[in-house]
Amino acid sequence: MLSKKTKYAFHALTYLGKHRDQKTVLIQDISEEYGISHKFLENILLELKKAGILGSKKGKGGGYYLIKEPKDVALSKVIRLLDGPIALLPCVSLNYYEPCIECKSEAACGLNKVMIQVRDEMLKVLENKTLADILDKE
Amino acid sequence: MLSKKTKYAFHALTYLGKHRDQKTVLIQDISEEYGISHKFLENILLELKKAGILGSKKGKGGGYYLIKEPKDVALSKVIRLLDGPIALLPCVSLNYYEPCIECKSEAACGLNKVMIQVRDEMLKVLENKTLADILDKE
DNA sequence: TAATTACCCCATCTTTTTTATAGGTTTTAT
DNA sequence: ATAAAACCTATAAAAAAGATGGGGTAATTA
Repeated sequence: MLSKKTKYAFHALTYLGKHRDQKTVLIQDISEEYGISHKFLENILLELKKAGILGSKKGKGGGYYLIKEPKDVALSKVIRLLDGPIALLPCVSLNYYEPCIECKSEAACGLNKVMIQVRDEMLKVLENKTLADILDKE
Repeated sequence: MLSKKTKYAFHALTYLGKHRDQKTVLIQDISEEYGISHKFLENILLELKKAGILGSKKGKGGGYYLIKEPKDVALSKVIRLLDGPIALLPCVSLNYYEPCIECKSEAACGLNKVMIQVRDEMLKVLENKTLADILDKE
């Protein structure tokens, strides 16, 4: 399951996507809209900024804004950023690979093979669906 | 990611599948093979038994054995049993549904729609692949 | 200059989940 | 009768997630 952090990130991105007409959006506006702690959300937005998805402006009239087109923000990117691996096993993760400790040989592991398939099916959706798809349906 | 519990369950099932020629297999044999704590594994095997996947026999000469054909043990069943929901959000879980607290309307939630797709793609694999597929590749 | 707002680093605290252990009970073969 | 092995329940320990709070600094607008 996705962590709250990731879910909050999606909420924030959706909110920012909906308010692209205004220059900036305050952290507080988003945190109030969804009942998320201001401080908790601050960290999430900061991570999204560092990842190049959001921009920000300090001072009065400042706030956050989408720096990318919604269609260019793949859901997989957001999940990996906040939650880490999408795969169900570390040994089949593309971005966070780690061998399974108790596994003698990956090549001879039947579970490994199936989980690669699951990963690929998940990625078919998560790599191709974007923030734009979410906004479309709201 | 799958919990260790689930991963251990798959290891145990694989082991039992490989040793179907013998009447029973000791917990200890499996725990030693994969370096899993005996007691921890005990609970896992018990759950698999209660779910009707394994059978057991007490006393000397006792142990566990597969009660189902490997081809009849869907991977989804094992995951749900030990780990709970397969879906990435509670609001799209078929077996463990819960509404999202901060969500005003599920019908108007764009994330919900996409996560239904992800769930269905995952299930396409996990419902159709079975222990037999794992055993094939080992 | 004053007010606003993001940025940053930290520390801590609670809650939940996961992982692991302990100790005793029941069944069964020999 | 004894030993072997599963069965059962409870609890502890560890890790992760979620949340809060302080104390600022830096940039920007008015």
